[in-house]
Amino acid sequence: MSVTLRDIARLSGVNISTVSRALTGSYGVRRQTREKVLAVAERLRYRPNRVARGLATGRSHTFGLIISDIRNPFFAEVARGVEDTASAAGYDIVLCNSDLDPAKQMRYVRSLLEKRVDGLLMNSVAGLTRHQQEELAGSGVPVVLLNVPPGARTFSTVSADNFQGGFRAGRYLIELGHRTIAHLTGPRQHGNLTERARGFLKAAQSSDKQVAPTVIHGQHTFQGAYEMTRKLLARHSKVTAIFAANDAMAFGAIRAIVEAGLSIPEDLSLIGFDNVELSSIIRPPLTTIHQPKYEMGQAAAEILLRLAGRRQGQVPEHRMLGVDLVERQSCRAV
Amino acid sequence: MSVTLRDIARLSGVNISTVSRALTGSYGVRRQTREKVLAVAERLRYRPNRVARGLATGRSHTFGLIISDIRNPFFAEVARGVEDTASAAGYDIVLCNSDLDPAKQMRYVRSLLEKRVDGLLMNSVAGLTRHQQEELAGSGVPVVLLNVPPGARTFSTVSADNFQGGFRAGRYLIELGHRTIAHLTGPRQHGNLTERARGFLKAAQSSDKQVAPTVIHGQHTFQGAYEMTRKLLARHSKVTAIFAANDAMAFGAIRAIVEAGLSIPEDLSLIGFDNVELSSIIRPPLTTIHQPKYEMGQAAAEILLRLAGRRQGQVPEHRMLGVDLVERQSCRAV
DNA sequence: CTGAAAGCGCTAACAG
DNA sequence: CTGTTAGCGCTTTCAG
Repeated sequence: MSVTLRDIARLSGVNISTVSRALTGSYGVRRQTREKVLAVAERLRYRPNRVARGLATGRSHTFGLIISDIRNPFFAEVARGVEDTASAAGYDIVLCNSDLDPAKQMRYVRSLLEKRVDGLLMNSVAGLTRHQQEELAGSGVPVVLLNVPPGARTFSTVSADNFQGGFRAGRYLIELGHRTIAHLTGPRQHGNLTERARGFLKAAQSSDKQVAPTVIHGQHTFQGAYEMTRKLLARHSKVTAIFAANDAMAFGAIRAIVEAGLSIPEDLSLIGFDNVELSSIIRPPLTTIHQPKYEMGQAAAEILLRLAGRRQGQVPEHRMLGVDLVERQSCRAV
Repeated sequence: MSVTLRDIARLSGVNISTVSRALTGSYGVRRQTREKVLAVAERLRYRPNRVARGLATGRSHTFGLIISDIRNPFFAEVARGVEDTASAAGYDIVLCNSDLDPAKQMRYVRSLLEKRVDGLLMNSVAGLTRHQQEELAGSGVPVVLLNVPPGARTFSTVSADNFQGGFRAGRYLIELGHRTIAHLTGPRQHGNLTERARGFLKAAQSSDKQVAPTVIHGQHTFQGAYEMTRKLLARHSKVTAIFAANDAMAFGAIRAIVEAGLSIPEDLSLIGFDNVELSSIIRPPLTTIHQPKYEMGQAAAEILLRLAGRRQGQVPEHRMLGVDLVERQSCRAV
């Protein structure tokens, strides 16, 4: 079928192992010999078989990326960061969408391990049983978890500083003069979001002003926030500002606010979290906490690249990236 | 390192090839033997090495997906369609972002071929030289092209019916009573968009009304359409409706229209193309031509799956998917 | 500097 | 039904 080292060896009159050395650039081949080999390889349009190489060396130069859904712009951005840096180092990434379903996650994990990937990147293992987590940990391949606060786990982690983000959002609103502030968030005990809420509350309580924060739990989606906001407005609360736990929720809030005949920021200030592309396009442009999504992908890939080198002794690495408040036009001073 | 067939063979007292047969389920193993083997495999937590299997069988059960950028929601949707159907058939997909740069595209192609992928999915080869295209074609792996109109090429293709979409958009506006209609599109000679423009023009000329279509070329982006629309409004044209070649452009048009103090659809009707998620969220909800993005990904994967089976004789397959007009609130009768 | 040889882990005839 | 025997294409000692 295709051209192999053997073919080159035969045609250039040297041994196959010499060809291998000449081609992979490892020292120990006479310049003259190397050039002859290279010429023959070129002429035959030789293409190394990386599967065979992988079997011989034990490394596939591939990472697995298991996220909930690539259609989520957050993950698309992260994925791009991962792919760019992995690719620059000669690594490929195989994409898996788990929908956060533990069964699917494990299927992908096993399948990837069978393909002998050199590293795994996942966005959550919260749904896995203790047993499954151990299986993962025991696999021997480095794993980096996304959106998981640094911990003494056996896995590496990459996350944004969610606490700090929540804190900054809260402090910003308070400095603007708001005192009655609602925070729209997801269910209790949702790692990331819980951190944001904690940060927000911390800002409220550490302020020297009298601020009254309320945390409203619900679905952390456009629809969920839409409903929470409707209810909030219906009960004529004294809230003057809303902090949405993510941009999608902020958009849901905008919808409800506009439908109620109110306007932003005149009647109500609003701040989001994530800084998705849409937040700058929407009217009014949304003030929000920027999460360095692409950079998180990069960071994760870098960790994997570093860990994929060593054979054993995986010292997990934790990286927490800073967030920025990007000020647009959805908040005003009162 | 890890458990191999050999280990199982030794511990269960049979030959390695019997183990292989028992495990891969091919007939020809006594029930009793199979069960014993399976038990040992289970006990040892055996995990097949798919790299080794790939080397032996010549198939990697992997497809390469080379798109311009996964952050583009269109491709994210397509990618999800590809991944879901490939995954269901036991295939993985490796994700590559080319930014439509021919050099990058070729690097990915070569790298994927070296990994012996069983199929390639690309969104454009327009930028490749004739020579490069031949290299691709000569590689022997099935290739399916996305967003490329069916042709007598050596590659399979999957696309939406762009001509029909343009036609439907035009006809819809005409039936609503519009006579002076502008079509905002990209540069001349842009495969997809050109088809949409052709369909639009066809609708105008095949109508029994007197309609005056104008096609405006520019950048096919939010910004590009924003500028085109500003100019259009500035010259006080008699245009009562705009057909934007894609939704992003429609959003750009909305921005310009709103800034000019006009409203949609009262002063101007607007129709887009793609039906991205945002088009239903934006105010007013955008009437647009729906492109079956997920299904295009599915279709592409199905073709690859079919072709990946055969060793030779790749009969390229072409699939053009229908589009739908989704009527929302950005157009009105005049 | 180069050749010989032994695998990497699995599949696939081909005999029994 | 099961064992034997070759590989798949490449890397990697170990000699020379």
